[in-house]
Amino acid sequence: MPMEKTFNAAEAEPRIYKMWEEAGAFKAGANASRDETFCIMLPPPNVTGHLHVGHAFNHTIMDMLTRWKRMQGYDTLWQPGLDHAGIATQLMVEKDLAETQQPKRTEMGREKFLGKVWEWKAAKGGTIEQQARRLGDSMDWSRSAFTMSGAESAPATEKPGNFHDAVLKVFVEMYNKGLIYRGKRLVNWDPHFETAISDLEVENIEVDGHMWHFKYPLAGGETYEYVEKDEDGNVTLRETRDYISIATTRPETILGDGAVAVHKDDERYAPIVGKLCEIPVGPKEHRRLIPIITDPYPDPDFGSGAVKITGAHDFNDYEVAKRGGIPMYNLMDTKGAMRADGKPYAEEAAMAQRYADEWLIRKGFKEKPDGLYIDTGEPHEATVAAMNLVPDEYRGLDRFEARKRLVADITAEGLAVMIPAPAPEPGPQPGDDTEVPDQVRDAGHWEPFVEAKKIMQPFGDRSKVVIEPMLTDQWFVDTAKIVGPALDAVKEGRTKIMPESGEKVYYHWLENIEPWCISRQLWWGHQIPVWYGPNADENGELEFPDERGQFQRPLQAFCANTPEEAAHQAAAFYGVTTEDIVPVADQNTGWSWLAKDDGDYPIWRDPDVLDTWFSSGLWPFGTLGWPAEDEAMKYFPGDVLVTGQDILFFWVARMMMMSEAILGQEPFHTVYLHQLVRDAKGEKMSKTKGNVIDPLDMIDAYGADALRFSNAQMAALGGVLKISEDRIKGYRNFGTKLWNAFSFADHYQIPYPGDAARPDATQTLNKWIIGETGKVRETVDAAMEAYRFNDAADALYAFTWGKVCDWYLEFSKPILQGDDAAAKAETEQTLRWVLDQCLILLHPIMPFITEELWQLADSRAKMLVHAAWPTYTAADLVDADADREMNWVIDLIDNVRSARAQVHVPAGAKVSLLVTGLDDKGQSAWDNNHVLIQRLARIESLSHVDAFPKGCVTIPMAGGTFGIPLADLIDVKEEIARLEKTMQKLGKELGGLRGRLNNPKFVASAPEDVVEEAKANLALRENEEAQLKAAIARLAEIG
RNA sequence: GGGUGAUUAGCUCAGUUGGUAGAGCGCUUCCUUUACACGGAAGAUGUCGGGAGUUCGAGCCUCUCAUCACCCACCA
Repeated sequence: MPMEKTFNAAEAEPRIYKMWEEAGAFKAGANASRDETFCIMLPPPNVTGHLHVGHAFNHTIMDMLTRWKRMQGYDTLWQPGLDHAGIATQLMVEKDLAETQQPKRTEMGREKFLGKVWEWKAAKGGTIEQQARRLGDSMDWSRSAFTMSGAESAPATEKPGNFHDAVLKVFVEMYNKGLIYRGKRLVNWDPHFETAISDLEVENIEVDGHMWHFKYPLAGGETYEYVEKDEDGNVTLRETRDYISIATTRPETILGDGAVAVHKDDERYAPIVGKLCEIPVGPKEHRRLIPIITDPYPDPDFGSGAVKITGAHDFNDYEVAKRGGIPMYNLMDTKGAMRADGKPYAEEAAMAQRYADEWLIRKGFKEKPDGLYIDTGEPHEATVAAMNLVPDEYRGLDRFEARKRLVADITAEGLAVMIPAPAPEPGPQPGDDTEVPDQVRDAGHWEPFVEAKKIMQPFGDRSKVVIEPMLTDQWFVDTAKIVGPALDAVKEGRTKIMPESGEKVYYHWLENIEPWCISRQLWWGHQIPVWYGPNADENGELEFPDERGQFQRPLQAFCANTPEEAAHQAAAFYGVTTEDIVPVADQNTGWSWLAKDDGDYPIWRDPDVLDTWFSSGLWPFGTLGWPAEDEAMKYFPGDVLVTGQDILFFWVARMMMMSEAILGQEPFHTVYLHQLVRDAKGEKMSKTKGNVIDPLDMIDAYGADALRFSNAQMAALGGVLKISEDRIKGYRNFGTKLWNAFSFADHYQIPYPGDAARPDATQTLNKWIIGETGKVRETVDAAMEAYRFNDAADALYAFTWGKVCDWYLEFSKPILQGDDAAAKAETEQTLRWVLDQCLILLHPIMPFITEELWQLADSRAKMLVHAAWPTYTAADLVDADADREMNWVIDLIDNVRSARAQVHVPAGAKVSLLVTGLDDKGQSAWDNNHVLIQRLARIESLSHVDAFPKGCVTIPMAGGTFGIPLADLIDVKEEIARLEKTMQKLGKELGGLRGRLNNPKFVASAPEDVVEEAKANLALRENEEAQLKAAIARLAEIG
């Protein structure tokens, strides 16, 4: 049955994939013939995810490696799975609820909502796993893992798994070792998702902002001499001020100011350090007074040199506040609106001022009042945090709206710093038109000092809203304690990051690592395995919450793998039996239990869940059954991690830290980092730009193999990845070329698979191609081992197309059509063998078309996916004589073709060929291969002559000069021009070679083989030159 | 502000211890020759971003300048 004209990818790929999958071809250990394992962990895509070009690239690399190792007989595992992706998934389900008119998340409650998420996951999640099959990914799907498997909320219909166990066990272990702690700290808060996020999830983007300058009046109307000096100490400004000037980009935070800080060496403010100033906003009668303190943080050269300190809403201020014990007032709710809870402003402000006054007195900012004075003591930080210092008129406003109102109100009150307004749009001015006209200044055109300014603003990487620093209780991994081994693993070379530049980036981040905030105020995720209970004092008396529901003493935490265990711990702590420990749904119901005081001890679970990356960090062993005893743990540590550079910190560094901390081993020996996949112009793909390339469209149009080959080909280490449809198309054509090579064999009715063994070739032609195959196998393996996939792809392309198809198949025609049965048989066998090698070597890159061609054979012992990868070397297979001879033949054909084309000999016309001075080697090369040469160069006959006749095209070759007599057909001038052009090129080369060899220093200092090579080269070129010169001289005679 | 990478043919990019530049696409000309027009044959195209240095020799090493990209960073 004749072959189809081309490979029908659309029809064949699903069929072939199904065959592989049904045969269990990708299962862990399939085709293993040795004990060594090879394991790659797929970076788990979001359960909500769809396949994009980045995945397609990534997967191609991993699949190439896995298929390659599997064919080599390794015990391979490519471990697939999905990430539960806390924020993204929760968001998607919430959207879905809204679209389908279902109750909101908060309305249905936690348990029911989680049920919805699981339902959603079962119905719509994991699309990407189906899409990945279209790429040909050879993952062991039966092992597909999920980072939320085994969670309490998981329905029975879910595939079983124990990833949740791993997460809890790790948390508990790290908690017990003191590597995880809880604390009230300033964290990045996402007002859209209403959760804390980690530093890494924040993108700092430069936006157009403003800096406002306001006056903070000194308490009691005090004044001071404000003096500015230039560098030389000359006074440039001297005035009496009753205020201190403050610059801010975030006026709404003024409400939470706890102090104003200046540098201790800033002479301008020396007179007022230690004095109090007034917050310039809010009801006049309740303006809080805050101290002017010194701190190293303010830069005297920036702004006014004085900084307002809002400890609860700015990371710098937070540090200053911590240093100075300055109260931090929380101003916003979880949505980023000004708080509307608590008591009326008057009461709150009064209370804050009372605490503040005591603090001021304690610190010596204020005189102790006469008479009896009782210090009520430091308020608990929770009490401070609970106070709402937002004046009533701003309560409930969005932070940006509040900003506008505050600016307007402060300005209206005359507390904005004023500057002369710039000139109105220049009407015609006499003289200088850049100067602000005096009459404008004099007329009192002043305006508030607001600088338009580029500011770096933090945005949530998913929500795209402005991140608010917020003072909240969160869980942290004490990364400083576990970072050491992860650093050492790379420094000591146990894990290698490729490209190497990644290592520097890795060091820099890890060496400056911040605590990792791992709690998220979400529902979809691993709920933190910590239960709280009221703390007891020395007498075992339980503490009651205060009127605001705050506990003055830290809560008692019980960290355990199960609620039972937690209850057990609690019982031991309170000195009661576990029956007395009563789990309650939340803290609020806990209070009521407390209030009853009936001998029960309530404990309630932390409602927060863990950062998704906390669980992803356990991926290298959580997928292998850990913490259960599982045979699959033999695949740990894995081998290579292939992932995008962008998640080096998010994921790679965390896996390194967690694997080292929990198992004491690095999770892989190599990290292959790649860049973002961009469009052909190098731009990021985005829906708004409309330049998104969907890999599935590419597969539909050109087949998965073409896309994969394109991916492999652009995988230069560290390179920019630009995907281009033209390229993919080109590799589809390459597939067709390969297809047609088999069609060729089919055409000549060569038995398939025939004798698959490599023949012991006698024909030069066959020896040569066998040697070339040996070379390419070595090149491909070396490239693969070095992760230079582009080199592997290029080598195979050049071999298959440039050597096998362009030359070998052409050369084989005369033999295949000839009468020499022995030569024919040998050539048939060689051809089959070589084509088989092409399939084997190309399989990791182009699995579908190669498997299809492989199985066109009548019978195969194994599928190609399990065929044995060859180990022959160039040294084994290259026959130097055959190599030289065939290259000479190719050279001659090339030269004749070139000469013919240039003097316009019709392509179809056969010409006779002359030769002079042919040496023995040349003669035997001709004798052995004249049939091929005559056929491919369209030559009628060869005649030996002493001298070329007039009008002859000259072809200089090693070992003889060939010529094509064209008598009158030849345009002498044109031929001279052609030869001279060749001479010119040759002249350049000769110049270089002679220059080097004539330089005694070169001969003295260059390595011997380089010198030898240059000499040999020179001799060859000189010979060629002589031939050309003679030819030109001959032509000149007739010309 | 710190860091990393890039700059090579019209385009997109390779170029692994320094030995005198390559691929694909595109372009030009010819060819419907019995595997293949998703093809064959031939061809054109580069002072390797600028400058300096080291070296017998530099696309590659050093310095410097320029442009671009990305990452990190708290300047109110």
